[in-house]
Amino acid sequence: MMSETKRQPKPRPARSEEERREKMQAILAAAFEVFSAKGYAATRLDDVARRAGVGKGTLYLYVSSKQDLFEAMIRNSFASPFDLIEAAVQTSNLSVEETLRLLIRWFIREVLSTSRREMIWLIFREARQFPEIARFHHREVVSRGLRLLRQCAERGVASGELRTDELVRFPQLVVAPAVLSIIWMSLFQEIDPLNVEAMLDAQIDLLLRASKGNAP
Amino acid sequence: MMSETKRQPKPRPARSEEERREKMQAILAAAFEVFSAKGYAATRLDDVARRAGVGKGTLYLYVSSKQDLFEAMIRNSFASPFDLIEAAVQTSNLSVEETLRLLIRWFIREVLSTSRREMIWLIFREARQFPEIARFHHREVVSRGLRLLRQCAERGVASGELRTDELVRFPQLVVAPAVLSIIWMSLFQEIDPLNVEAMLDAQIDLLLRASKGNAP
Amino acid sequence: MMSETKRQPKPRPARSEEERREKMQAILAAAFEVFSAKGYAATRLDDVARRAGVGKGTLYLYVSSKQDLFEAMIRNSFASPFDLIEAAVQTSNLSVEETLRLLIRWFIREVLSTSRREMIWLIFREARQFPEIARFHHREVVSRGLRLLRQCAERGVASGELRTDELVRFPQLVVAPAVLSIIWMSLFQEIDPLNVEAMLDAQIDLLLRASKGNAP
Amino acid sequence: MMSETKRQPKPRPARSEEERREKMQAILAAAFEVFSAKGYAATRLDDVARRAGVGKGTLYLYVSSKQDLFEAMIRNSFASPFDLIEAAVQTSNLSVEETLRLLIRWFIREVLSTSRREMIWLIFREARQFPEIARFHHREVVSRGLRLLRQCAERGVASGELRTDELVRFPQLVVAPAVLSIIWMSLFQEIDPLNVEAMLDAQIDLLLRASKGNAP
DNA sequence: CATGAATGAGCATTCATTCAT
DNA sequence: TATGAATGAATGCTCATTCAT
Repeated sequence: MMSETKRQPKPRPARSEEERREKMQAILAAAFEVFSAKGYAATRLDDVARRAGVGKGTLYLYVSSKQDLFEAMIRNSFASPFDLIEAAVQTSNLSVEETLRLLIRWFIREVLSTSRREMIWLIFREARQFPEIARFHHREVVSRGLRLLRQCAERGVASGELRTDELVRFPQLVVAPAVLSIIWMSLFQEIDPLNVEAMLDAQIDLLLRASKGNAP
Repeated sequence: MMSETKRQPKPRPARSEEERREKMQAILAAAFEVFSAKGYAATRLDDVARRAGVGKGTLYLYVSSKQDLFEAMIRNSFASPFDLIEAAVQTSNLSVEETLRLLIRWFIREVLSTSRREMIWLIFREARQFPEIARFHHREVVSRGLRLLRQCAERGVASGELRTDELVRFPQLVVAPAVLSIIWMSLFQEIDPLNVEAMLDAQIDLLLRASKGNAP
Repeated sequence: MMSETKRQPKPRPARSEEERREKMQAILAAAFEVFSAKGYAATRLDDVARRAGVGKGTLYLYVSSKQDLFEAMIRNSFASPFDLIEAAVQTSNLSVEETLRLLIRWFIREVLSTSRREMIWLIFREARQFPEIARFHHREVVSRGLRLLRQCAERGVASGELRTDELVRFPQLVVAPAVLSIIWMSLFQEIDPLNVEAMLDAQIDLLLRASKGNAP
Repeated sequence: MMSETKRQPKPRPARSEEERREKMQAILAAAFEVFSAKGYAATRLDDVARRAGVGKGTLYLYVSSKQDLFEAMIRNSFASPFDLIEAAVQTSNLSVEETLRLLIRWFIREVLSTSRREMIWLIFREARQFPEIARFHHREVVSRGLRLLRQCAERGVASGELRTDELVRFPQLVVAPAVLSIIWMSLFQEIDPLNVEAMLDAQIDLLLRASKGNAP
């Protein structure tokens, strides 16, 4: 009658704060991989647990539900690398051109070539079902990045480096090819390879030539 | 005793080819709405059937599985509107500037303002799980659109209207803001409205000024 | 990647209202048996489904959750047999003694010897976790039964058949041995058999002798 | 450099037999509270451990399983208070009436007003799943109590105080209202308060009047 | 042809039990 | 000795798919 049967667990307790943090990171990393590959709804927590090297029940010692795992995983990423580049750009005396070329290198190195690209793509895909995450991402990433670009463009206009205000009004134009490159790499790169770096360089050439009024 | 039971008009079978096509369209339209709102994995065929006004089993008379329904729905869309603009652009004698401004109007009218925007966004989100669809979309939409733009740019270079070749090498730069606007409208428009039309106009101004070598 | 695999169901649809009712009854009967044997928490819906001869998912076409199944099962029972005896007692001109002896026969025949005994015992056991059910049972069974007995006792006092008012004040005293017999049969009958009928008869003898003031 | 770290007083091991007994009592008391509130199946050992102020693993140093905990908890109770009243009744020269009135006071004071009422109710609820416990309870409580009452009744008959033998044949009739009062207090007291003491007094009045043959 | 009741594999979540610390 | 992190079997519930009507 009793429905509680015998089990034979093989536990590996993580007592210290350090171990706990490490295990949490392992879980979040595994979650990222699976969510990223399958999307939220098609992800099975079984897979996440196995990939993190923990038991299924262990997940629930660190997060309270699948949704919580997803959100924790999202929140766990980003921010820090952004902080660095933000400070670097805002405190330096670089020209607009120097700044944009710097940002492109940073973007390619720190976003496109890393799992952050996957993360952004994951956020884009799931943001509709998780308005909370859409807001979070907009606040922490989108609007922060655009503000940075706008400030940069404003400095360029003030200094006379830029003679038109399109980039002040629509800093989105600067990031549009970067966004496209994220999508391209996630979906089409294998079918139809694109030299993203060359494309981004060409875009900067175009934008600056147009804004600065140089002859081509 | 008179039996007055009227034969209940059972949902009359749609025997004719015409009716069959209509029902298939209703199913695909319903599928689009639900898949679009929830994503593939979270969509329940129950919802699709109800929205299409048919029984759940009926779906299987038209498609063989959920995946098949999804693919049929994708294939069913697109193509036609593209045909028109493609022909218009290729056979006309419009300048590059005129062509781009025409395409922007067309994009805003025929894509951004319609369910096609949702469709593209849906394809983007699910393409990873459906490589077939990624390939189909790339072949029928992406590469077709880029070829169109490249041809246009090549004509511009040949005619001397464009003095640089960035747009020939990377026609993606032309569509990048359009792609960004699709994403923006799907995710951020409510949080942070963006005047897409003005942005796209500003981009054309920039691209042309840079490419044509005009002073700003 | 797609997690929806192939299944091989063997359905037996129940289209008519009649069949539907029958299946609902089968489910409620199976639920009664299992809940009664194991208690609410230890009952597995799997068992209920198997015993009802339906698939696990089928349960959810008839009830919305385990708790709902439990409550539906409770509500489905009782009432009707009570109606009969209630009417019989209230409209007749029986003496108190005749009424009590009638009720004992009825109780033994319709409650103690049937699954209703199990049902009452189940309700007693689970009422604590389901205050709703405790209230329902009190309203529909307990207070109804006590009211009936009190009316009977009042008539007896009015007619002079009863010379004391204990049974008017505490009709519970009449049912107490019946309640005890339900418990006894559920828990101890196998260990220590009790002749319930003789006990109930002896109780009536005692009560009436005491109330009527007859010499023993 | 002076290291001022005081050795954290780890929850000191309870080595002595005394401490061990105390901890066992704490665990059993906690178990009683939770089992009593939720029933066996719905009780989580987590709750028991927390309420007992020990770790979850510690439980298994005192009992071998959930079922064992339950049985130990049951066995731990009862017996002692019964001993007293048993001796008091058997060795005294009280009349039947005096004995019954004494027992009622004792029952109200020592059972109905204490956690023993909950314990009995818990045993009733779970006895079906634990035949062992049903047997134990019957042997230690039920049959002991009934034997006491029967002896008392036999003495009454022998002495001429009682002129009928119903209470000898069915001592259950004496305890039936007490049993009912346990159930009533557990399930209906809040919905429909019952003056248990008055009811039990009324019952004794009835029983004695009927058995002794007094006029009402 | 059309339906929707029935099915059961699949999945998120819980919890008794173990064991490294 | 005591702890509580870890485990994974178990369970409530969902939903793609089938098929009797």
